[in-house]
Amino acid sequence: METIVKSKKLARTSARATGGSLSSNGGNGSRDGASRQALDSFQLQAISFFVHAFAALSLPRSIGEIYGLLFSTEEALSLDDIIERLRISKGSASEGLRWLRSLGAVNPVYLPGVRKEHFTAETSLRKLATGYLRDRINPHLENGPERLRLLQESIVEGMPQSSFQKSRIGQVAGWYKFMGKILPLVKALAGKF
Amino acid sequence: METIVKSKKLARTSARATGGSLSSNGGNGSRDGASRQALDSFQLQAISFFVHAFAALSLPRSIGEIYGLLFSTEEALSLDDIIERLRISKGSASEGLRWLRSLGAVNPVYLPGVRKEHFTAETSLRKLATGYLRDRINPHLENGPERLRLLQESIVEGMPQSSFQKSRIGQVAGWYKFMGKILPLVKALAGKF
DNA sequence: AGTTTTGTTCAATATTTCTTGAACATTCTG
DNA sequence: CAGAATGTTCAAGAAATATTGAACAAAACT
Repeated sequence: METIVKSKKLARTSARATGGSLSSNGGNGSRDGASRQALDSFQLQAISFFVHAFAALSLPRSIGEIYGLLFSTEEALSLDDIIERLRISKGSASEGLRWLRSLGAVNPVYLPGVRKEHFTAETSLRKLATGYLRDRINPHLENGPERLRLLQESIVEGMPQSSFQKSRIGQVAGWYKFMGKILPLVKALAGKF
Repeated sequence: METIVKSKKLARTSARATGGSLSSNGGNGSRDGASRQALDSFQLQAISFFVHAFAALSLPRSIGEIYGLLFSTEEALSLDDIIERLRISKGSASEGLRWLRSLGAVNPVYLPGVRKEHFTAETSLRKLATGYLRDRINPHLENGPERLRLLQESIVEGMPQSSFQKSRIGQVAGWYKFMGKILPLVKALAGKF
């Protein structure tokens, strides 16, 4: 791992700004036709910030990169703008953008006479929190009752351990109640920021 | 040697209960010497439940399995008990248990005259929530101020976009404030369940 | 002391997840 | 309508993550 590995891997790695290095693309000057639209230092720093933050939620790097870019850019950007600035593939950009859109973390912007769809970052904490909870937490809570029922039905009455098992069911039921209380609270508080 | 390795892999795969099938191990009857200690239906269901729940947090299956087993078993279990019942490797069991212990999701139980360490599941929502937040959320929040500073310092004064950039910094600062408010609230509410 | 029991670590391997790139579908424009 | 522009999908490859198994360390017994 420490020693120099395969040249291919090295090239790719160096292009993706390993860890917190954030080299301001000194290497690939204007010779390379694709390297117009360099990112400024604020954008680089913001992208690093969001890649890190999204990683805390086990979300892919590309999603953090896209959100970070939009967050740090005043103008709305198109799919091609994103591809060009982040040097990621069309596929990644399209799927990442789809994910962010479904969450509501990204807003389409109407630009008269422009065909490409353009986006800006949504920064309202309420919207971000609501979207995240809706897409990533609620789905798991929704089949809670069903799962609880399966657990209950798996208890064989009359066994010595069935009383213990029932107390466990009670615990799980309590956890669901907790979730039912805390989520609205989170949303409400998020609305104040 | 090749053949042995292959059959081993096959056995492993079939033992891991693909998807939600949860076959009550009808196939491997008592012929197979290693299959004493079969899991009862409540345990199977509970393990499935926690594997699913932990997966929602992008945590490895083995951790969900271990917690699910302990949660559904009244007696304290040793490392070897876990290995035997879940048919996972010593390495997985040891590391999974270490993770659960560091979170406080598992309690060591003292048994006089018994050398092996034994564990039961911690089910107090307050302890579980506190441990999870401490181990997985706080570390990210702690270098928040540092990250915010880096972001601020990356702004070049006098550029046309610097005013926009400052407003973005304000947003991020607000998010951190939100986290500072909501986490104690979560802990407090968790204490009531 | 030596031996056995218990648990940890880590290199190798297996598995899962992400990314790419090219084919495809769709919508716009002339 | 044909061609161009735009965006989506998905198979193949690359990277990241989890699991195994065996070697190792530590502690407890005799």
